[in-house]
Amino acid sequence: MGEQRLKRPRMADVAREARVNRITVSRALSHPELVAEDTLERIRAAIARTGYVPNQIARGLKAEHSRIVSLITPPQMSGVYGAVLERLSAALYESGLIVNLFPVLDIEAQREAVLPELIGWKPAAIVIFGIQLTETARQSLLDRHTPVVELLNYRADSPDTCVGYDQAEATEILTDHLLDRGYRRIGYVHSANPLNIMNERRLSGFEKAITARKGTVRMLGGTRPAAPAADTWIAGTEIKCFPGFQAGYELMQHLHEHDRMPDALLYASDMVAVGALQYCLSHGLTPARDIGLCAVDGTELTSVIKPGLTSLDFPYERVVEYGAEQILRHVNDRTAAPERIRIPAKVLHRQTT
Amino acid sequence: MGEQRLKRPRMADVAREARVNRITVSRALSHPELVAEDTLERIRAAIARTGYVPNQIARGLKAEHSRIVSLITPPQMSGVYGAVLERLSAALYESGLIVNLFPVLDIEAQREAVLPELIGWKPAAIVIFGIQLTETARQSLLDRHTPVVELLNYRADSPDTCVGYDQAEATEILTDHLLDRGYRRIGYVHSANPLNIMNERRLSGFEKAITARKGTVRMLGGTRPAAPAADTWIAGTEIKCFPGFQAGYELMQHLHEHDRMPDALLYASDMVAVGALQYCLSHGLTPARDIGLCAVDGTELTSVIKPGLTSLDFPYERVVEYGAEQILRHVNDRTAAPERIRIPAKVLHRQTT
DNA sequence: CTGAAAGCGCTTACAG
DNA sequence: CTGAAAGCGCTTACAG
Repeated sequence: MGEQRLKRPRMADVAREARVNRITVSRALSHPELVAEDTLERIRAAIARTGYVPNQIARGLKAEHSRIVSLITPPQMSGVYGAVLERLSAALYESGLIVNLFPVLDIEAQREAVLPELIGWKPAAIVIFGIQLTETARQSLLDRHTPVVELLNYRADSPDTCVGYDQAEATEILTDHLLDRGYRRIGYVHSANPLNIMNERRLSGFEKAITARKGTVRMLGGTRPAAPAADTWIAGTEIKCFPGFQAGYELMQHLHEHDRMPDALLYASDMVAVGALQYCLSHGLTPARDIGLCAVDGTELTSVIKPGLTSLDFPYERVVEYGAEQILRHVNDRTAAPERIRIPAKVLHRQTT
Repeated sequence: MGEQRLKRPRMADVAREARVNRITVSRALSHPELVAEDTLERIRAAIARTGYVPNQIARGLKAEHSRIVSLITPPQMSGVYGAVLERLSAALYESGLIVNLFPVLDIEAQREAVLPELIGWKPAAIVIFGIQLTETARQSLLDRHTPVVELLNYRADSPDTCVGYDQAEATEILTDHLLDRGYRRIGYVHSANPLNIMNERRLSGFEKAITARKGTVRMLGGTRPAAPAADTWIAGTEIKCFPGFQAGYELMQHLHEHDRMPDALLYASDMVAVGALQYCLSHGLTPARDIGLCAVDGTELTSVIKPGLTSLDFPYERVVEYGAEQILRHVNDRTAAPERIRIPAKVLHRQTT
């Protein structure tokens, strides 16, 4: 009894039950449209009776690709990335695809090394977010006709399928929002990780909004920056900051204690912004009045925190929904052309600006 | 040129380069201790020269198990689970193991169905957290000698390897903390998901602390509970609440508006607690004085929020570190005995109690 | 310590 | 619409 359980039914067992060849069973599973309806019915019944579950490993060996979707994940899974990952893996699982995690550090060499390893799993598709592939990496994927889908970042000139909002536009409309509300010396706080493609585009949107009003954008390195110059009418400053609540708290503390407060701060990360907000609340600074605060990442946290943090209004659910659709489209047709889906975002004005 | 790039080197190519048989190359990779040092050296050089990367799919077909670690993930990846997942996948990746995500819903049937599928990938190990396996599920894994490692939940009587803190003790010491500080009518707020094994143990710790002081524990279903009875000296109430910031906010609102406030609330989830805290701050309720608040999940959020939320002080990093160690131990020796690692936790007293 | 044989469980051409 | 043959790239006994 216990011994028998050790042997899972194989495709041959199903074939015997259904009185067809193993090939036909395989076809019924992979290309049911090529199999006659009554044969299909017999095979389905046999599968149910035997409790057959395909061996995915064997399938992937001969097949052009496995049922694996490789996700190259940036560090920092809690927050937006975690929410997207959770929903994406559930959506793909329903379609019989399994998500594999390939974590990469903020190191170029490691990012290069992950590719051959990843290809060894013959993924049906590759999903990236918060990460930029190197040119050689992209080329080797193209050579294997492995589709790449980028989430959370729309670019009109993307070589791959992408689903997201325009990062440059996001920071531009948020900066315009700050300028419209009268803030003049504005800092843009982000991690400045050069491997995160979003950073560059976000910064460019910030610059665009500032310079459009004849302002100056100054780049200040480090996590202990000086304030934007007070002698220009409009000044934008890039401020680098490690991710996380604590770093946001400490950055604000530094600016406050060294009397280098700008009029407003635009944060790439909601967590860093919330950390800053907590500093303000516990040190007599009134958000909006003493300092404007807003964040690009508009998670649930920004809406439930008091005072509510002004942020981008952006439907993550739809990114996952469309993203999963696109992945399936490419898995079913490896020669499908890339599609670029721009999901509009707008400013959600709350109490911190 | 471009054509050649399409063909990855295979094991046979390395064997030719190193002037050995393919089998020896295979052995050098899987069981290097069985290969002579100089042969090993030649093979290593050949691998470097050819740029060979093993085809993991082919490996898994004949091998007893693949290099996949299957993670059965509960919903809610943002928060603690996301942080653990991120670090675990990075740690395992360094050892050549890839994490596969098997998302399960809070539905028993779906949880049963995932197992055969999961086994189809011949995982080297299975990792669970926040989820309880059914007895038939565990049995079928045992039959295949697939090791199971449970994270974040220590149980002395666990049949599998586990690394975490004692959930019952966690809520017991937090409840004791509340009682010591004078709170008498205490509610325990959690998702009450019957598939999450932690819930049961956490609830038992809460009950134990209450009854130890001659209190009564009453179970109130639903998300709109009545307050604990005021006529008993000590009263504990179980309150069910959906996860997330917003749900915590709304629950507190309900208790407040219907004049059903207990003295203190103990939350399973830090996010729910933070949502409740935000309600208090914006409705004239002073945490600690008007209502004591504390949470089991002691994430960075609880420490950076103002006022700081009393929570469990628990080293997640070590769970991942020990967890990865245990997984590797079982992968290298499938007959290894389960080990139960209890990581102590203590109360981190902040400003909300 | 190293090698010749067989096979893991499927899928992909190719016939019919 | 269905089937006989070959093979995907490795690993596992078994010899020597």
